[in-house]
Parts: sequence; structure tokens; C-alpha cells
Amino acid sequence: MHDLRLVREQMHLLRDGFARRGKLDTLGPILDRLEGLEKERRALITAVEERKARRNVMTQDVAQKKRVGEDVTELVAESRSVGAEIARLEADLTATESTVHGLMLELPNITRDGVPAGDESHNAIVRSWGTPRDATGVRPHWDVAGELGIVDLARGAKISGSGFIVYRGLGARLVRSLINLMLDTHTSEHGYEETWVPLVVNRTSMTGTGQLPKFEDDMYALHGDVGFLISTAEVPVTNLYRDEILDAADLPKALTAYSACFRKEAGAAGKDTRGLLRVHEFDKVELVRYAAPDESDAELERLSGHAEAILRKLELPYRVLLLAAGDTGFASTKTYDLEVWAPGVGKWLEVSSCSSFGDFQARRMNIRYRPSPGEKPRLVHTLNGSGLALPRIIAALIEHGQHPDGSIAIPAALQSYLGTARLG
RNA sequence: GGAGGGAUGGCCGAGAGGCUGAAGGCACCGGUUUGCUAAACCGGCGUACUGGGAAACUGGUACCGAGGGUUCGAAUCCCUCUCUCUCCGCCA
Repeated sequence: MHDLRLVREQMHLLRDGFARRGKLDTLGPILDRLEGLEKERRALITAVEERKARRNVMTQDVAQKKRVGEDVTELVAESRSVGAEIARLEADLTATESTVHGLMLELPNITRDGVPAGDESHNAIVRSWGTPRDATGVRPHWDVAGELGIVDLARGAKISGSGFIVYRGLGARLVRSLINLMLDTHTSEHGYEETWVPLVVNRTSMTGTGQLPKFEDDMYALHGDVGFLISTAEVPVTNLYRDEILDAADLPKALTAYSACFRKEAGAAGKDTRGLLRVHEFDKVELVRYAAPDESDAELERLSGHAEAILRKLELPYRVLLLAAGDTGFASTKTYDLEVWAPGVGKWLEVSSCSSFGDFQARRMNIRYRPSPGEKPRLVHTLNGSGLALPRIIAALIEHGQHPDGSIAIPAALQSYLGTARLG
């Protein structure tokens, strides 16, 4: 969420930002509406407070007069009528405020300097690593994995539905191995604290990180309004410090978590949905960082570096994209996507999205830090990224390590976890 | 699931319709003293919104878990909800 002050004093920043996202058509009218509502809101505040001040004086007067035994019936009557006026104005104020707040929650973040304007065709490759394997003769992972018996798509669909995966044998162990490799690396080499968080969160948490109110259709809601299945561990982990004040000495704070992630992806059927490419439930190791504002740029580089380190350990060729404004997520100021090359499907697959949110999430969650003792608390900056999402990594491993006989070479870093150097 | 207790500032903790933004303590900040550290003493010390001001600052309003109600006036009385603790039952 943006500071309301922007609506009042820096409207052009919002307009420019939304224009870079290509969203001015839909968001421009909302800004116009907000501008008027904000004026109205402040006028109502002034009106209400003026009357409250008056009533407070009268109320003191009543107490005073009663003490000396004077008649107060007239004063009480006047105070009562001011009270009625206050009630009326406050009802207006509450309505206006909730409209303003609702609209503010729907405004996306604005991207920071250096992020290209426009849609995804303006995404920029900022670096790459490794040599993408030639696609000729490499079969897609769903064929090979099926033959090897490590992934069972048919039974996953039977017991849960399409987009739910059953891993078996070394496939199941591969999932566990990848999770362990990632968590071990992030905790012992990158300094993250390991956490284990609930997979169910409440509406407040979902709103805090920005999934709500806009994307309710994309997630699984539990019956009886008791919560949602998380779409990413970002939600519980980032909400860990909601409504808290951190010490400056605690920053940057680095947290990692493995979790299952659940996504309905309504309307996403059709493209790129085969095999492990897009599924409703998947496993992911997430990285979350809280940083002081002047550190958040450097922190984003660190964070994506930590995710990249996993790809290098897995010996998977990848490239790093700086997303254009129009492709950058709702809450993000700047996002790097990490994509691995999958020769079997002949595509670059997004396996991590590393974002810096500025104070956008922190304002929604009221997460602050005290720069130094005695100073006023300030909003922290939050960042997160996958480190990494498993299904597409598994797809890439199967395709990249594929031998002509259908067996798969396992990268050295993973062998001790998996207990073997090849599958099949 | 049943029965009770509780929720007050960064933390602990008083307060029981008006004189309470809230005693006292801890922590923190500034100062005095001190060979250093500690201690002692003095002073300061919440947040948000809103008005005025270039700013320092200053006027106002609100905030005692959340929301509603009673009242001229609510931290204090009433209702609902949330969370928490203790005990009983059930269960992994």
C-alpha cells in the first residue's frame, strides 16, 4: 500500500508509475476518485474534530457546575445535540475512509528507477550462466519421468485432480533431497534462519503481503472462512513480524522456509501446463529478507545471488531477467526472474522470482524498525524470492542431465543427498 | 467440547464514570558526578490522524485487545467477537 500522502502531494509519481506498468487506463480513474475522496475525508475530519473539541469543553463544564450544584440541564441538552451531529458526521467519515482504504489496497506498487517501462517484451536479460544444452534429441521430462517411474501424473490426477503430482521412489527422494540441499545451503552458507510455518493463514496475512484483495480467485479458501492455503511461504514468513518494531541491529533479517504452495491458477489452463510446468500444489524453499531502506537495493542483489547459487550447484544453465514494469508483480518495486533452460521442452522456465517491495508490504503489515535507540520507528523494506521452486527444477534436471538411453545424470552436489549419481 | 481467569505504553504494572495520555518501576535518550566501568542524582521519553508554520515547533482529535451500546461525559458500566492462561473431557 502506498502512503496516502502520495495521493495528496505526489500524484504524478503514481500516475507515472502506473503508466510504466501500462495500467493508467484502469487505474487513472481510481486516482481521480481518490483525489476527491481524500479531500472529502479531510474536510470531514476537521468538522468532526471541531465538534468534539466543543463537546469536550461542555463536558468539563458540566462536571464543574455539578460540583458546585448549579443547574446543567441546558448545557446537557446542547451537548446532546452536538453529540448527534458528531454521530452523523462520523458515519460519513467512516464510509469515506473505508472507500479510500479499499481503493488504496487495490493500487499496485510503482517500480523503481532502472526498471524498463512497458510489458514483458521489455524484460531485459541482465546476465546468464552456463551453456544451454542443444535441444535436439532431448525428450520432455514428462515422457522420461514416466518411464523411470519417478513421477506418476495419472495417479496424481486420479486422487486429487490434474495439476497434482505424485512422486515415487527416487523421484520422491529427489524432492526431499532438493529441499535439504537448498535449506542446508541457505542456512549454512548464506546465513538464513530456518523456519517452519503454517500452510494455512488468515485473511489479514494474505492482505498484508498483497495477495488480497485482488487475487482471491487464485487461491484455495477453506470452508467456513477459516483461512486460505498459502500460495507461497512468503505470506506466513513475511507476516511473522506484522505489527512489530525491530531493532536496527536485527537488520537485515534473513529467513528461509520450505513449504508446500497451493495455487488454483484459475483460467491458466491450456498453455505450459504439461508435466511439471504448472501445477496446483508444489514445493518451494522461500527466502525472505527484512532490510533498512537504504540497504534494499543491495539486498535484492544478495537475495538473487543466493537463489542463483543453488542453480550453480545444480549445474543448470540459467539467465536472469529484469522484469519490465508491466510484468512486475503487484507489490514489487523491482523483480528479477531466474529462468533455467529446459532442452526437452525447449523453453526457459521461471524457477524463482526475486523481488524488492520497498515499504509497500511493510505499510500493510505495520512492520517497523527503530533506526537507533530513542528515534522514531520507520517502516522496514521487505524482499523475497524463491530459492527455489521444485517442479520446474526437477523438469530441468531430467532434461538437462538426460542421456540417450533415458538415464539421468545427477549433479555432484545432489548425489550425497540422493544416494546415487544417476537415475535409470 | 465444558468451566473459569485475563488482555492497559518498548516491557512490567496501578487505576473501578469527570480532576487519567494514563501512578510507579524497568528499558531507552540527554546531563551532573566519577580515574574507567558500574552506581547515584536531575531532566526527558508513546503512536496515529488533522490544522498552522519554510522549519524548529505548535493547536486540536483519537487511541487502555477489536467492534458496537449506555451516558452530557467511558480504560472504568453493558453486549458481541478475537486472542491468551488454568482446569476437565476427547484425540494425534
